[in-house]
Amino acid sequence: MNNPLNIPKKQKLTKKGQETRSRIIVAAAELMYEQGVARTTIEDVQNKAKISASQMYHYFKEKKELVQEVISYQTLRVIGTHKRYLSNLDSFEALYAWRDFIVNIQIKRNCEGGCPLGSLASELVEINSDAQQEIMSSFFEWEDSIKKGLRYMLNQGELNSDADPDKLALALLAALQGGLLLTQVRRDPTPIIIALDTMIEHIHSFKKI
Amino acid sequence: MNNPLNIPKKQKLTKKGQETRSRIIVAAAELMYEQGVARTTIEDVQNKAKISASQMYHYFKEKKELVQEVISYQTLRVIGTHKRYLSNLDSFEALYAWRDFIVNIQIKRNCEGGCPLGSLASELVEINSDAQQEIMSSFFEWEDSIKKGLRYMLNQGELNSDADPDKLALALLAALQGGLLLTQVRRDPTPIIIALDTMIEHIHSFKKI
DNA sequence: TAAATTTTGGAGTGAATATTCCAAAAAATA
DNA sequence: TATTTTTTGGAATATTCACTCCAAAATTTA
Repeated sequence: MNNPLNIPKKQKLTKKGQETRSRIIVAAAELMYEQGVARTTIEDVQNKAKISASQMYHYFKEKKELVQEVISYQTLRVIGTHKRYLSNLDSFEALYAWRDFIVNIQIKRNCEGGCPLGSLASELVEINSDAQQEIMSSFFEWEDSIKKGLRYMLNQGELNSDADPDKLALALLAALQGGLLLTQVRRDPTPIIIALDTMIEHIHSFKKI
Repeated sequence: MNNPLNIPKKQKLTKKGQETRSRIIVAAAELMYEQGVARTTIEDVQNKAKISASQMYHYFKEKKELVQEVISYQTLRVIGTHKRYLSNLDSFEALYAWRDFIVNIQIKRNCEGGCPLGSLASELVEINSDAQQEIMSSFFEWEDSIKKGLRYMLNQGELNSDADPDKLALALLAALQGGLLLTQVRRDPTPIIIALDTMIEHIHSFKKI
């Protein structure tokens, strides 16, 4: 084949290739969620995804590149599921439904693991600036979807005009993250419940009428 | 020397030994705070503390043991400084002084590093059960000192009897942890400010008179 | 069908890293 | 002072782990 300019051909992935690649990302995401990025070896991922070393490095230049994909994948997963609740916040009942959703996940997994994005954040921010950038975007997106939810409640007349949905959204996300960390450390759902309930109770003080 | 029962003599440390040991812990704590536990090698610690490998393993059986000491050290440091503010919460001004203290630390360090205990927690809970236990105790102690502070405000007549200082303390600690994480990720003090201010504003709703 | 491209197997490599070991220097104790 | 104990230096070891390499199988494209 003729390629005088030596332009790096971006080789297309076949359907089979796509599947293998996805399998690797999913396996890596699970392992890194359970035991952290540093402790997850390439060999671990190989075994879990049932692939060989050559496949690993065929699809990803290096471990760091795989980590980036894991971040994207977890962002999609986490924010995707949350958006189902957040895009429809028309009442305090809906807000509590979101809370229940979060709490129930923790109970189901015996309060292990914490937040898939939060734990990646804490492990990677200081040592991987690409990861920091990506995770920062993820949290902005998350914050944004909470903002939209609260603004919607405001527009629906559920909240009075004293409420600042932007501030409340950021405070709510912080409470969520801190609550999850404490719940993970204590292996007890109480912290995430109290953290969210307290913030929602505060939002209650802006309820109309 | 006579020791027929083969009882492991707990060898006492001389003053010089104590100093070396402390130097190792402080060096390790700084490195692990900056780059995480996994990324901090024994050699890193050796270089920073200006000691040799034999010294390292003379004072600590293994890396894990050093990690435990780092957790204790950071617990002492963090909760110690916070207690100066928390044991004296006699007014909302005092509560805001505590907030300012926290925020100013973040600003000083350019929002890098997050919470010394929170980051250890996130990295270690799932992979080191000794660490999990120790960190859990640390957070209970921290929570407790916030509780005491708020109870004091209640007894001082600053808060009315509707306030539940125990719940508020846990929610406050969660907001603090989540706020610090988001501030660290975003390199921006806004999240920790909003998180704490929102919680304090909520506590304000229990203000007497 | 023939040629090119993609996917896969699996052994091999080199660097990083925790830990061990021997012996000497320094300090404490008798 | 003599002896025991503690502290230190630094080389050696052994293992883990990210990453490479060669070639074959499978698949796509011409």
